[in-house]
Amino acid sequence: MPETTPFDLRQFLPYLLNQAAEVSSLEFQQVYKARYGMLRAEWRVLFHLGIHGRMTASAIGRMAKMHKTKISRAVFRLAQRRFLIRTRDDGDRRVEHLELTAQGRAAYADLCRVAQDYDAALIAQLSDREAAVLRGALEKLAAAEPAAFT
Amino acid sequence: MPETTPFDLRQFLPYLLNQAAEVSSLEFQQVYKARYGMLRAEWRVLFHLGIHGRMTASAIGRMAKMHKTKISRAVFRLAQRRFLIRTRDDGDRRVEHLELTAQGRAAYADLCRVAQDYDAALIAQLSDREAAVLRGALEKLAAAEPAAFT
DNA sequence: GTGTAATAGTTGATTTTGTAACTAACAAGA
DNA sequence: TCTTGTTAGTTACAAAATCAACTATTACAC
Repeated sequence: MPETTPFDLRQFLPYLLNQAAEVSSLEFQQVYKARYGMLRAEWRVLFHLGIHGRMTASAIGRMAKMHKTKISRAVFRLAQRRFLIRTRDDGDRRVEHLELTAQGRAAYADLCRVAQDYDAALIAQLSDREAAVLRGALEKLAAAEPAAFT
Repeated sequence: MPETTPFDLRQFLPYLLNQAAEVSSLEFQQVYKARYGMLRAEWRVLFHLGIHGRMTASAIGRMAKMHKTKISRAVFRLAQRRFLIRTRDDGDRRVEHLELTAQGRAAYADLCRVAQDYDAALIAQLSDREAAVLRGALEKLAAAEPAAFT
């Protein structure tokens, strides 16, 4: 059996991803926390509604890969603070449509600007080519079904 | 003022990083949880000790960007289960050196093999060039000081 | 020395998350 | 109509993360 190079955790992809995600999330978190008292889950729900308009909790769950209890609680708090309104579907009374209020849209627009600047600051550390490859690779990894590996 | 392209959260780097990190961590978590009953924080401490040998809790904290209470509790549980031993420094009696036991090293070696396979499975979704650029970019982002952006 | 600040690490209280069980509404076949 | 199964969403309880305050020790200026 050939000598294998010893595996180095510092090259381990989940580890690198976590570190980068941690660093890049933490500072942005300050903003929406300070300005709107939002948690990460709430911010994500807000953004999804901002982007896609009216949608249901489970649709957000599928897109954001968030667990439904997380969403349920985030929606509750966002509704409580009048960032969104919930309306029952007439056809199927299990489902609830979520939509941003004017206040929600204002917060979305505000945070969107900040996010854009922050994104630019992050990207500035990379070359254009690196940034493009990075986004593409992340999209692939995020979209992938959990790989059977063992 | 020129028309700006509307910002798309799906391109937002912290968002993509989180998604990819989430997906890629979750499955691997199954392994160390099932085999050794470890939490993520414990696994990370184990790996750092496996790679670097003897080191202190605060050194791990700096490298892994983990909060010291997280580390404190992880170390406690790892010591409790005989994965590591703690020894007080003679020179500075505040600091404590952490080191894996034989059992700890065995667990490390085992999980390292699994990690390697898992890493390979993730990388298989990307081209060689993509993988290399990805790792480089993630290292830069993880190493970066929080950028002032606003 | 003495006082002040800094560092290593722990602990307790509070928040947040995750797991599992639950209600309610629909769907579809016997 | 009466199961049986599925989906949307919530809730209760347990597990974990976070924050602030704490002890113990060292460093350093005076």
